[in-house]
Formats: sequence, structure tokens, C-alpha cells
Amino acid sequence: MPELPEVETIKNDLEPNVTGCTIKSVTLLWERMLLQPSKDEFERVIKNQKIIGMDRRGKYLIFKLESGYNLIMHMRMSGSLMLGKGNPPPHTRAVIHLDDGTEIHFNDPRKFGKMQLVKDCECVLGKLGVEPLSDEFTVKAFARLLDNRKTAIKGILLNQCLIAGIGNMYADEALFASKIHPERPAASLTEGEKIALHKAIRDVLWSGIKNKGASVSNYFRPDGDSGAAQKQFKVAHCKDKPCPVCRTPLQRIRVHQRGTYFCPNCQK
DNA sequence: CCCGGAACCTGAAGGC
DNA sequence: TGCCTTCAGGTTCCGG
Repeated sequence: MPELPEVETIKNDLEPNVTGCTIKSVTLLWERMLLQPSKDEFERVIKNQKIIGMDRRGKYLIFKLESGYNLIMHMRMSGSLMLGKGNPPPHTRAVIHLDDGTEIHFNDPRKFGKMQLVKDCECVLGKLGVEPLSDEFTVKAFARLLDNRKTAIKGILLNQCLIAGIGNMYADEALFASKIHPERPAASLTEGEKIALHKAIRDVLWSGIKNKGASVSNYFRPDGDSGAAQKQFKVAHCKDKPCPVCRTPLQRIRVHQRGTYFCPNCQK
């Protein structure tokens, strides 16, 4: 389930391989993954578009095109991008044919992933909150997001309108690292806890990027490699294991309809 | 405003 | 062994 570090890794892996290439055509094998424009217009406009670079915003991946158009993708739960040549694997939902003969395969077993072609990125990305690895994400800016909110702190971390890019795994890891219970009302965090959680968010995301993303379930890098970030996880997907700090069995509860792993002893 | 729940989907895992 | 149910989680939408 690609979150910020996984999408950043896809971007970093793909960008040197596709920048400067021209898209000959795109084959849609699952039409409903295209949000806009219509299939006919999409296929007409995408033809012979030169890729001048890539970008990431939150969990969105952006191919910047010379004409000013942007091809924006979201992997949702099970999407991944693979560089290949012919014979797309099962569950391939779209194939981008490049002029050098390589293909980008959008693989997505659960068909939740989305793609759209727009001139103005803001219409898609405008609602997103602050980039957690940017300079704008200061302790002060983070603290302001928690003011007067009774919602569980984990819900704040997962709200893309507030902070863009954190998903279920990295939210659990950040809360464990800062010793905060996932169900604590956001406004109840002390100044010290806000500072610790702010640092933990940046630490776990940077660590995820350094390890080329976490390969749990369906995530693979465009060259087919796995990431290694899941090996660093202290709690996420560690059901029935003891806490690495105090050996108390980790618990799994539901917070905001999400499976949430935490240590009932360390996280208050 | 804020929350809970359903929908979108399929494959994997668990129960009997 | 095999069928059936449940679960997984990112986002959007709908109802209370």
C-alpha cells in the first residue's frame, strides 16, 4: 500500500528512465481507472506527449509533460508501476508505450488505482495539506493542526487535507516512536509530545525513503525489486509480536476503521 | 462541524 | 481438501 516513501521511491526509480521519452500511446485495460478526461479525449491528447520530468505530492505521482499537461496517478491500495517490454503481467490495468520501446505497466490487483490527465494540477492536488518533509512542516505548523481537535491523533495523521502522504503503516510507526496512544484526542497532546511526534513523522518517512519503501502485500519498485523499509517497522503489521522495547505483546485495535498496531505499555 | 459506515475491488487467510 | 466468510486499507461519498 504505497504511502509517501513508496511513491517517492517509484518517482526516483522511474524519473531517470522516462524523462525525455515521448509517450506513443496508452492502452487502458481497465477503463474505470481513468478519472478524466473521457477515454477518447485522453487517448487523443496523450499521444506524442514528451515527458519532461516527474513529481510527487502526498501519495500522488505526477508525469510532467512538455505541452503543459500533467498525467497524475494514485496507487491507492495495491497499485504499482513496472518498467517492462511486452508481456504485461496479470493485473496490469494500463500500459504506457514509450518511443524507446519500453513500457510502463500500471499493475493493480484491486483496481482502486486512478489516473487522470489535467492541465492544472491544483484541481486535483489543491485540497492536500502540508508536505511533511518540507520546510513548511514546522513544529508550530503541526501543533496548529491539533488545536481544538477531539479526533483521535491517528485520524489527524491520516487526514490528507492536513498532512499529505502519511498512511496506516507510517502513522502507527510514528505514534510508537513518540510513545503516544493512537486514540489520544489530538488536542490533548503535551508540547513535548507534539515535538516528539513531529520528529517521529519526519524520521519514519525519511527512513522509509532511505530503505526504498516498504514491501508489504503488493508493493514493488519499478525494476521489480522489493523495498526494505518493512524490516525497520517496530509495530506496523507486527501482530502477535512482543514490543521491541518492553516485550509486552503488541495489540491490534480499530481506530477510524483502520487496523492499528501499538504497544499498550509504551504508548500512553 | 464531526463522525460512522458503505462503496469500490480482489486475493489471501481463517473457520468449519 | 474445499467451500464460505472475513479481512485488508486509500479515498470518496452519503447520512445522521
